[in-house]
Amino acid sequence: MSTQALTNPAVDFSEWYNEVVYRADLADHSPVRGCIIVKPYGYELWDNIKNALDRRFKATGHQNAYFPLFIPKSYLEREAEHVEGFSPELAVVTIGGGKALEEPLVVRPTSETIIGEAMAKWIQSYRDLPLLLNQWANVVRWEMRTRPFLRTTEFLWQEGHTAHATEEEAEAETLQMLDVYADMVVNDAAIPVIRGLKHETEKFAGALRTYTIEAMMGDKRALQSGTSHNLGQNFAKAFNMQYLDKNNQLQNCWTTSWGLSWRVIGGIVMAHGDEKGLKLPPRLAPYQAVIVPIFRNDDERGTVLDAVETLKKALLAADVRVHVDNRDYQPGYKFNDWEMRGVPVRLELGPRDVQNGTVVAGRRDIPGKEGKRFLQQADIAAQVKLLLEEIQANMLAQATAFRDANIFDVHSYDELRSVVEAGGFARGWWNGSNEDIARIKQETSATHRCYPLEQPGGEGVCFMSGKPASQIAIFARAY
RNA sequence: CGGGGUGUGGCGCAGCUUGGUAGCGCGCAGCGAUCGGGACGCUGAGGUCGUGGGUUCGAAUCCCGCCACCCCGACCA
Repeated sequence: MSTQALTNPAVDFSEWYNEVVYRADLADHSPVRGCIIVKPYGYELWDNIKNALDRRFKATGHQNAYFPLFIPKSYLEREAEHVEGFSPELAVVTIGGGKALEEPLVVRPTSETIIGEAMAKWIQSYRDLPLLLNQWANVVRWEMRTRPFLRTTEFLWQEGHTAHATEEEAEAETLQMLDVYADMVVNDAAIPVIRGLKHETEKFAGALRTYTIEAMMGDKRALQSGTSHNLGQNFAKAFNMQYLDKNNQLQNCWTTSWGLSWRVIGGIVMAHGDEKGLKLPPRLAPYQAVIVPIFRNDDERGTVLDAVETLKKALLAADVRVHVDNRDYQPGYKFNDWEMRGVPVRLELGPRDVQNGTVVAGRRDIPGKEGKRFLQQADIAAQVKLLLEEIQANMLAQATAFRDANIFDVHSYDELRSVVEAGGFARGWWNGSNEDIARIKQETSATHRCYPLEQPGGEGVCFMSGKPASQIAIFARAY
């Protein structure tokens, strides 16, 4: 519940972020280090994200399944790069039922191995391909420093796992799912993203290559918001995922995996939030509209609440997620509270509105009086739906304008330094070494975010090494 | 793991130097008033002072140990 002033994001962004997460009622602290409790309001938001993705997965031919939380330790070890990447952050169960286990069980940090093992059993023939699975699950990664939603020890996500007959199909799948992520994040979360290829030093442990969607937060840092991996035949070979082709030849499968987590909730907070708190995109908001009744006495109370009830029914009938705030607080308190919680549209209905057949609509994306206007009660559903679409579009437009204003082309290391120092994405021709990347990280704390899929074409000069370069890359400080 | 800091009602803190058995703000409950931008008044509930030991007639306060958490340096959806 909100009380008074929120830390100004311009002054202390990370403190502001924490306050918003807790005061907007998304989450609470948990007794377990690095873990959070997701409260109903936050979970509803996750549910909406989940549904937005799930229907896209189904539309692209995927099916959901569920695999065990525990993975035999030896499975992780079958793919060399994979173990190396994940072993520092594993939680391992060594005792079960009071007895030491013969083989320790890893609490899944991701499920390539145990799903790979199963897929190997299920795939015999080219007729069994492609195999397109997805799992909604919790995973555990023992991180050193955690932040609510952005990096927690346990987190919720989905992980897609697919097997294909050819490298081309696997690559097409990897890119298709990247597009699915981009579509959801851009169109539902209203956050613009840059689709890109991860540098080899940043790719998933065990993958051939990793694609990413990178978003810019309100403090101009980057947030990797979803990743899609072409795993090549690495896991297929480690788990004997083989099939007989049409010529009766035994072939290794080509696999992919792709994941998006509740980190996106953190992205929504940080990409849209402001000094009043959370600002939710209408398509994902648990409540798209909240009605605040206003009255001074029992007489007014009766007529106002009648009108409110009518309004609510009309909106529900039009599939608007609406909530009536009947709490015994003053209206002003409620206005601030719902602004903190990011509700896109606030409807205020008082005695004067009952008289006039009107209702005051305030939009979260436009602060203060400017965002308020009168609507007619008679046609409320259509008007609110229109307003929600406007808000959705406006939020994306604002976030896009902000991002584009903070991407800078750099031609030298000095330029990169000053961009990173001032805040923003540095974009430039890149053909540097891994040592160069390490040095940039060391000296500026910026990392190679990706090679954007959209390239200018042609050739340039690497801003770091001075060597000829055929690709531009983006560097930024990231979460 | 190295450095710095903090543990006192749900939250944020004061009290500790100079021991005498706990207080403030917010929140919470009841009543009243109020209600178109967080007003208010009265009454009230709620605390083994992180934990174990020691000193003392007496410890939130002094001493020793431990634990937890936070911030800063080496990993990441």
